[in-house]
Amino acid sequence: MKRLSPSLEDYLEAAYTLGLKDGFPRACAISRRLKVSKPSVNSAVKALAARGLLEHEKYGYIRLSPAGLRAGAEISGRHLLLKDFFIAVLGMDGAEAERDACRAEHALSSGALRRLGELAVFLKAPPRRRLLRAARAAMSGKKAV
Amino acid sequence: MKRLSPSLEDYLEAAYTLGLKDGFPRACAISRRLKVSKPSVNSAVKALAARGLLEHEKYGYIRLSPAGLRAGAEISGRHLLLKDFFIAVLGMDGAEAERDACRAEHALSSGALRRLGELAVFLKAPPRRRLLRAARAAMSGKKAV
DNA sequence: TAATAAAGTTAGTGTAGACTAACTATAGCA
DNA sequence: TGCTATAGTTAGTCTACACTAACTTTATTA
Repeated sequence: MKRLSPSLEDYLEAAYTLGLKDGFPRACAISRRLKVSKPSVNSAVKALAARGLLEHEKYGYIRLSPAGLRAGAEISGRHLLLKDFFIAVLGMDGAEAERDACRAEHALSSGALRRLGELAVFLKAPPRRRLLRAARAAMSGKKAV
Repeated sequence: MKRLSPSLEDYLEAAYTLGLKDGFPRACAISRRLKVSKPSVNSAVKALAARGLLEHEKYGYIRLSPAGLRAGAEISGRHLLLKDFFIAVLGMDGAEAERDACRAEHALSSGALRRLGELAVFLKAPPRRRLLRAARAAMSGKKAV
């Protein structure tokens, strides 16, 4: 499967998160959320359908396929991880964090994201436990991020 | 001044860093560094010249303007900051860090980058000083990142 | 059930940014 | 001084991804 463009990732992510809320994502809801025109949604949906990430009957439902659900969850997860990092670790405000997460979610490798998540967990842990964990990591020879 | 696209930022950054090394950046050096064709460089250079970021006489020199130097230094700084963060804080290897920095440098706000840099400084400081600094920050009422 | 509002589609346009092919200019050297 | 390699340019093409205008379908409701 060829890598999705940032733009298609945005559409798929929107479809996924809207689907979680309302059962089935509507094209016009995606249009409103991403602030793009309906024809833009239409062609993006076609492109996603062509890759087997969703099904789309004319004038009808948009339904994410299993692969689409997986990919959507993955992208949405990246977004949430980054937003949490920006707020909880960097102390950014919600709107700023949201904006940066939207853009950075397409730019970072999975390795960087994983490490970022681990760093957030480490820094958010209460001092005692943090120390304990670092000590244990040191003992086991694992690098304590 | 309208915001540069990621693509134009890449060209300007390349021109800036090549200029640091060789005096004046050559178009074909940019072409090699970014692995794009010469015509791509040519049109990007025109676009940057149109914004007053560099001067470009036909078949001749590319010379960054003061504004171009400033912008180039800023972009290059973002890149270095991110790469350092990825290596020194996240423990990524050089090549991976380089790749991620290339892409993330266009995505993060200046606020996020500043905080990321401060976090790196904080985490890299030796424990004693780190503690001291946190304590002082606490005493002065400033948030200790 | 017919009118209307909302949703979705089609067709056509524009811009950014990449490419190749083919040309022109400049520089280095025999 | 002229040949050749390298650098730079022009013209034309392609893809992605936005848009508007105008149309069709579906849903709502008087």
